[in-house]
Formats: sequence, structure tokens, C-alpha cells
Amino acid sequence: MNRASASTTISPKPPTARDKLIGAAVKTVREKGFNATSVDELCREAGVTKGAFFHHFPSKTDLGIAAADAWKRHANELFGSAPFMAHEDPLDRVLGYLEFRRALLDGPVPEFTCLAGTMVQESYETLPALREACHDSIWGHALTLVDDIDAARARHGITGGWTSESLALHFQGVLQGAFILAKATNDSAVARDSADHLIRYVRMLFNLTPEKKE
Amino acid sequence: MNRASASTTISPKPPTARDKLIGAAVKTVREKGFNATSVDELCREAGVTKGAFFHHFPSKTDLGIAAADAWKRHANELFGSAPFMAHEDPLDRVLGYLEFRRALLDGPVPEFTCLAGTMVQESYETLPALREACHDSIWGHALTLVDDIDAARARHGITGGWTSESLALHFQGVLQGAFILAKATNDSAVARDSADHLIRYVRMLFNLTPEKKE
DNA sequence: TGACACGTACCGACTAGTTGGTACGTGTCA
DNA sequence: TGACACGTACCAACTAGTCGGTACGTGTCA
Repeated sequence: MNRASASTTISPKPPTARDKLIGAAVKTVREKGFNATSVDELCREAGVTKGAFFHHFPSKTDLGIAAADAWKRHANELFGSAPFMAHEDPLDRVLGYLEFRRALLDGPVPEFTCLAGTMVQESYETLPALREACHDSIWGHALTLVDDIDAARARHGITGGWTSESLALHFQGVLQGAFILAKATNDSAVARDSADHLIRYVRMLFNLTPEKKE
Repeated sequence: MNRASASTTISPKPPTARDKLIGAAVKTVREKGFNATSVDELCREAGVTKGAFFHHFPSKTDLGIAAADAWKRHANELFGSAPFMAHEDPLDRVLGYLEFRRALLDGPVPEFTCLAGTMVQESYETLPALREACHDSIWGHALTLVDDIDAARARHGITGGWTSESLALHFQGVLQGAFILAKATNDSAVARDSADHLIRYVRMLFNLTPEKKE
């Protein structure tokens, strides 16, 4: 009898023009880059008009900022609710995270690359507000790993001349680099190889056998 | 008595408009990206006119391709003649390469980043010829390391479930990722931290102590 | 209950400026 | 003299952003 009676109980609200534009930006900017994606194209992709665009966003840069923020929330939801998070040993969660990320490196290149990593290359010297949003997106995700790395070090008695934060950021760096290699070949195999090296590194840091045996 | 008689013995030929445009592209594209750099701006930076531009390059994309090629030759000359190449043990050359690259991660961000890695993000789905040139630039440099990695493995009896080529590409990937992290912060410290993790990884692969002691 | 005021979401034609690229002229040197 | 290296003037297409206007929901008060 309420306003959603005629539809299913899930997803009561239809996506607004704002939501559709953010979705279009996440998709198209990852394919073509921020500067090569025009406002008209984003509107076409989202199925909205230019008036709607500038009603919701003061400028194209502001859509980029909103998309970077949405991207961070998307990532933290995806990984925060993934199966590997159920492991009791924090080291298993850390390795589970890396293996989960490696498993994502499949299929077409534009679908597994990082929006923030793509946009920061085009903005870091020219659009400080967008650069900052990309920074927040990457760091905001990386820092979710620090507590587990810390706990894994404590549990397994690992010290070494490195910080947990630097390792969490190294994870993101290796993956960002893997995306670039994959883009250069238009093939994801090279990215998976790089992820394997990263996993091997972490196993060695924690005195496990370099190769996983099952 | 030859055509360079009137000038010093060094650098006999003045740079052509073509050379100056490639130099301008290497500098400006690394700062702002390929799409955000206009032809007019490249001409201004190089001190040449638009007529000269399109006399030497059929299109802006072709300048990008030429710049990627020049970048590869520049890199191979820089690293091929660096001091670490004199080490007798190939493992010392491999580690010397990484330490040399780590040392380069200093100063302003736009000066140590990679032209090919920057351009490939903007071209991989839209400009196949430029993507291919970026691929050649990165791979053409990475593959110069494979023989030394192979020799180092033979000398030190290292096998492991990885190929020398994948490790050489992993080096490039980690560095490309480090550039992105540095761009996101506008600071190079995070890139050096990531390079340290990479060096630690290689030392562990070859059964050295994780941290260097002198 | 219904008329009025107001706010939000959205529309699409328009503009001022920029874009990559072209056409053609000119100087220079083998 | 003619080929090459460059300069000047220009163009059509596209760019981000503007602006006057519409559609419709909501709160209020007689």
C-alpha cells in the first residue's frame, strides 16, 4: 500500500541522475581516461542531459571527485565482506586479501583496473582537488589492511626493517603497476604474474614456504 | 673539415624541430598527461610552430609514439652505462640496477616518472598504435634485465616457481605503481618505500639477508 | 480541502573558447 | 632550381559550462 507496493521489496528507489553519472564515470573514465571522456559522452552513457549534469556537479572535476569517493566505498564494501575476512589468523586474512585480488585479475582489462589510479595520473599536477580525492581513495582502502598486518606480525613474531603501513601501500603500488602492465599488453596474464611475486614476497616475509602447497 | 667544423666537437648538430618537440612531449606529457597536453602547447614549449609540428609528425599520436621510442632509447642508454653494470656477479648487477632506480626516486615527482606508463593509461583502449609503442618502450627496457637475472640464478643455484622474464616485468610494475603512489601524494617517499620492499624481495629470492648490511 | 508558495530535479539550446589538423607561402641550401 | 624545413593563417569540430525554462513534489494556511 506504500509507495513501493507495485515493485519488489528490494531497491525501492530508482537511481538518480547523480548515481547514473557516477556509474558512467567509473566505467568510461577507466576505459578512456578522465580528459578523454567528455561531459556529453558521460551524459549519453548515463542517459541524462547536460542540465542534469551541472545541476548535480558544479564541474566535470567534481564528478571525478564524487566518483573517486564512490570507488573507495565500493572497494571497502567488496573486500570488507569477502570470504577471506572470516579467517581467524590475521596472516590468513592478509594472504587471503592478496589471493582475492589476484583472482580479480581476470577478464577484460578495463573491468579490473583502478579508477583512482587512472585519474591521478591525469590530475596530480593540474587538478589538486581531484588528486586529493584519488589519494583518499587509494589510502582509504590501503589503511584498512594495516591492523591485520600489525596483528599478523605480532602473532608470528615478525619484525624486519619495514612498517605495516608501507607494506599495505606496497600492495596497492604493485597492483597499480600490474594494471599498467596489463594495459600495455591488453592482457591480464602479466598482472597475475606480478601478483604472484607479491604473494611470494609476503610469504617469505612471514617465514612461510615461498610457494603455496595444498 | 667536415660539416661540424665550425662548432665544438661535442654536439655538432643543433637540435631540429623534431628533437625539440620530442623533448617537449617527454617533459609536458609526464606532467599533465597526453590528452591534456595540446599541440599548441607542445609547439610553444619546443619553440616551434604548428607547421613544423605537422611537417614532422602526421598527427599528435605520432609524436607520442616517437616520444615513447626516444624514451626507451634514453632509458637503455642511462642504465646500460651506469656504474652498477661493471659488477662481475650478475646478481650484483641486478641489485645494483634496483638500487640505482631507487636512488633516482628523488626530487620532484614529474622528473622521475615514466612517460610510457603515463601514456598507456590514456591510450590502451583508444589509440592502439600508441599503446603498442608504450608496450615496446616498457618491454624493451625490461627485457634487458632478463639475461642478468638468468645468470644470477645459475650462479647462485636459484630455481623457484617463477621465470626471469616475469621478475624483470615485476620490477617495472612495482616502479610504475610507485610512480602512481608518488603522484597521489605529490611526494616521493612512498615510492622509495615500495622500492625498498622490492629490493628486500629480490634479496630473499636469492637467499641473502633481507636487509643490506655494510 | 484546495490554492498558493516554494524547492528540487531536470531539460536542451546556446556560447565562448579550444582542439587537432590543413593550406599555402617563404627562406635556405645542395 | 627544386626539395626540404619551417612559418602564418585559418577552419570545422568539439569542449566545458551557462541559462531560461519546465515538471512536479511538499509544506502551509485559510
